[in-house]
Parts: sequence; structure tokens; C-alpha cells
Amino acid sequence: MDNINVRFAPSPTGYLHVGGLRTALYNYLFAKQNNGNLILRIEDTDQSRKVDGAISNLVESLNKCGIIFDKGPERYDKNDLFIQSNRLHLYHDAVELLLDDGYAYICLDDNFQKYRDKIFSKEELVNKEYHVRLKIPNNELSFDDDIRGKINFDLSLINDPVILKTDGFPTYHLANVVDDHDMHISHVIRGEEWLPSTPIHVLLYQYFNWELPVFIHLPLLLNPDKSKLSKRQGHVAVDDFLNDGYLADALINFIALLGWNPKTNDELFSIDQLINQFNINNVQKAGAVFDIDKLNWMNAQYLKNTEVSQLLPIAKKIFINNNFIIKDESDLVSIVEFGKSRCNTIKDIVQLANPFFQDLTYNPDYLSLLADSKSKAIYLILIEKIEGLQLVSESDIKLIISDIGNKMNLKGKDLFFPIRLAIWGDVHGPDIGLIIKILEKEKSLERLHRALNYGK
RNA sequence: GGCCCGUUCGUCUAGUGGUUAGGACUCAGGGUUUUCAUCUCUGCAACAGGAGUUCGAUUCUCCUACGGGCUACCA
Repeated sequence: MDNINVRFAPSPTGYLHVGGLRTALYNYLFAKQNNGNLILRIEDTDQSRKVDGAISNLVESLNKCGIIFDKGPERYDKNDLFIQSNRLHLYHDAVELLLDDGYAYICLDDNFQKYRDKIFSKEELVNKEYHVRLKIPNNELSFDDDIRGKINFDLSLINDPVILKTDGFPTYHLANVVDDHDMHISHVIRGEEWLPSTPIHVLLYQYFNWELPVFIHLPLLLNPDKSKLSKRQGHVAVDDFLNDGYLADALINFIALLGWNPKTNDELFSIDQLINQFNINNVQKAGAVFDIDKLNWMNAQYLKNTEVSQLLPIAKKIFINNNFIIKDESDLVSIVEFGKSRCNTIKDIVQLANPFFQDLTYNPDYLSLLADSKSKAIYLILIEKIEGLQLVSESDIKLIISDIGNKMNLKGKDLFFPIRLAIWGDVHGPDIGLIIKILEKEKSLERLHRALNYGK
């Protein structure tokens, strides 16, 4: 094949679904590795389902994930994206062709059988509502799917489908085929849900006498219960994942591996590496469950391996969205630094950082430790030492604490648990020096006093 | 119901006419880390079933079961 052109063809009904993201990704990877073009085509032939702003939303989400569309073939280069509702004349011309050849017929109502062999003149149609249907013959039809092989259908089982609606808009079947041909689409890579309507499309190609593209039907993304992935448990909108602090690169990496694998033990791939390694012929036939646990793990890998400086802009946005006020950017750096190796998402980091910003609640399992006399003794010394400092630094605190440890002959958990409990509310958490530095002198002392007085 | 597609650990998957059926996530346990996490080691766990073909089938064929998709003047 000399010219590779593929397309992602969503309808503008709202947000970008992760299933759509994967379809777009596979198209993108296939286009890039073949020096081809990826076209975005908006299939908005159902005017009632149109949602305002959906198109820019779609493009934005896709771009955030690194999927960028090429311009179409030369004669379309005024637009990067093509909208079917702007191309109605093409479909009307196509319908005329079909009508002329007797491959389609006009119906005045839903009882289409009786119109099958009728021919209306222009005059008869004046002021009449009508739609157009495609004539499906009674023979067998087979076509090839690149990952499934030969697929056979008995066309006698299919009703004549509508190709032009009463409102003058084409249905998916017609618009899809006309556009794919017009845009020189060489490979149709789309979800498996389209497999059953492919014979209609193939028939259309035959009627028009157009060259068939290669069909590749991708397996579906599934809910844990194996049904088609839907909004039920957890979210499916790409933006929701992004807003929760899943990194676009991680999402792409994860989704690429749902239905495809490199046949090695490697699992972490940048989008450029994917372009190199992806092979559409290795794509799985069976559907893949969208396993959030694995996504979480993958995102954790990316978080851990990404520099704080790169994470910062994203983290800042998410912290602000969650009503956290960042006084000092260096605090945010510390928090992200601390959180990125122990969280799955940036939102988790926000959660983890909660005690920095909110009033302390003690872990109920350790209340007795708080009341312990040894703990009180530690608090007393700590308060005294911190009060003596102008400014608290991490290194000062470290020194003070090891000093206390030596003096009281305490180490490890015996030393750190009581202190962290007092200033953090729990025995586990960030390094004590870091907590006190971010909390600053006043707030640290306040918490230590509160702990000192606990149970009194 | 009809048509189409599918079926290797719970999940994502590798793999072969003869393998201890491999990896990853999850889970469990150990080590490292003066907390936790990271990291690391170990363990649990799969060829849907039945007939063929074959010296031998998880691998090839057929059937059954199960799962999913489609069955709109939605895409």
C-alpha cells in the first residue's frame, strides 16, 4: 500500500471515552509508523445527539495524551478536522448515484418492502417526507478482517438499512463509506462493535465500485464483569483520569497494552517507543478488562520516575482544584517529592498531604502512646528546643531528635512514633524534619502542646 | 430469539504438536529502609468441556458450553 491514511471518527456526544482513546491511539501509532496520515473526522449526522463544545473537548483530550492529527490529503488542507454535517452534498450525490443504479430506493413510510421496486419522480416527492434505503440482496457476503480473518454473512438476514434520513442527513453507514473513500482511507481501524455492520459497508463499496479499505476491528475494552466498558464503577472519561492525577503518558502506556503487547517482558513504553514497537497484527482478538489496579501500578511507576519539576505544574493544578492553598512552592516540591514514591496518583498525594493543611485527628489505635509518660517527656524537650530556634530547618530537627534519642536511650520506632503521632496524627508518614519544616515553628509547637496536654 | 466475534492464572498477557506452560498486576510471606513507601526475594494461581486427527494435543478440526457485540430514520 503506498499511501497510508487512517482516521478516528467519533461522534461529538460529549467527553472522550478511554475506549475511544485506545482506538485513536492504535490509529495514531499505525499512521506514524507507516508515514501515514491520521485524520480526525467528526460524525455528527445525528443532530439530536450533538453536544456543544464536544469537538474541542475531544481534540483537547486527545492532544493532552499526545495524539495529534495530521492534515488530510492535500485538497483538504484547509481543515485539520472534517465535520460530516458540512459535507452533506457529498452524501446526497452518492444517494443519487445509488438511486440511479437501482441500488437504493425511496420510502414514504416505514413499511419499506412495498417501496422496494418503486421509482418516484421529482414531482411526486414535492412536499413529501421521505427517506432512502439501501437494497440488500439475498446472497452471502464475506470480507477480510486483518486480525480475524475471513468473515461470512448471510445478507438475507439483514433488513434494508436507511442510508438517508427524513431530515436529509445520511446515516452512519453511508456517510462513513463515502468519507472513507473520499478521504482515501486505506485502513479502517475501529471497535469491534462495528463488525456486524461491515457487510453493509462492503456492499456499498461494491455498489459504488470503489476499492475496499483494509478492515481491522479492535477488541472491546471491558468492565470487570466483562460487559462493554461503561460508566458504572469508576470513570471512563479521559479527562476524569487526568484530573485525578493520572499522567497522560501512563494512561497511554496502559491502554496500549490492553489488547497489544510487544512479546517481551517490557511494559513501560513512551509513545515514541510505542510507535516503534507497535504491531497492529499482534492485536488480541478477545476483549480486555480495564483493570484499574494495573493502571494504578503503572501510574505509580511514572510518578516515581518523573522529576518533581515536571510534575509540579500538574500537581499545582490538582492541589488547587482540591482547595489546598500553597503558601510556599518549595513546600509543594517537598510534598510531591515525598508523595511520588508512595502514591498511585497525584490526587492520592493530595490525600496524603492532608495533615499539613487540616486539623489533626489522631489515629485511634495509638491514643495510649500519646498519653504515655515517656512520650510526654519527649514532647517537653522538643518544645523547649524548638522554641529556642529562630527558624526551623530539617537538619536542626534531625539533630535535636537524635540528641533526644541519645539522652533518653531511645531509637527507631520508640523514638519516632510518639513524635510523628503528635505532629502528624499517625505513626507513619513523612520524615519528621520535613513535617516540622513545612508546618513551621508556630504550628509545630501548637501540635506538640496539644499532644503534651492530651489526656490531662 | 437471530447473526457475528471471542475463550491460557482473579486481571493484562507470552508460548509450543512433546515446556517444570513464562512475565506483569493483585494477594500472601521474607529481606533492605532508625516510620511508611520505594527497592528486592519467595509463594499462591491458568490452557472452558467433549469428541476427533496424531505415537503424542493447551497448540490442528468439529461440536457443546460460557462470555460479549450487533440486531434504530444512534454512531
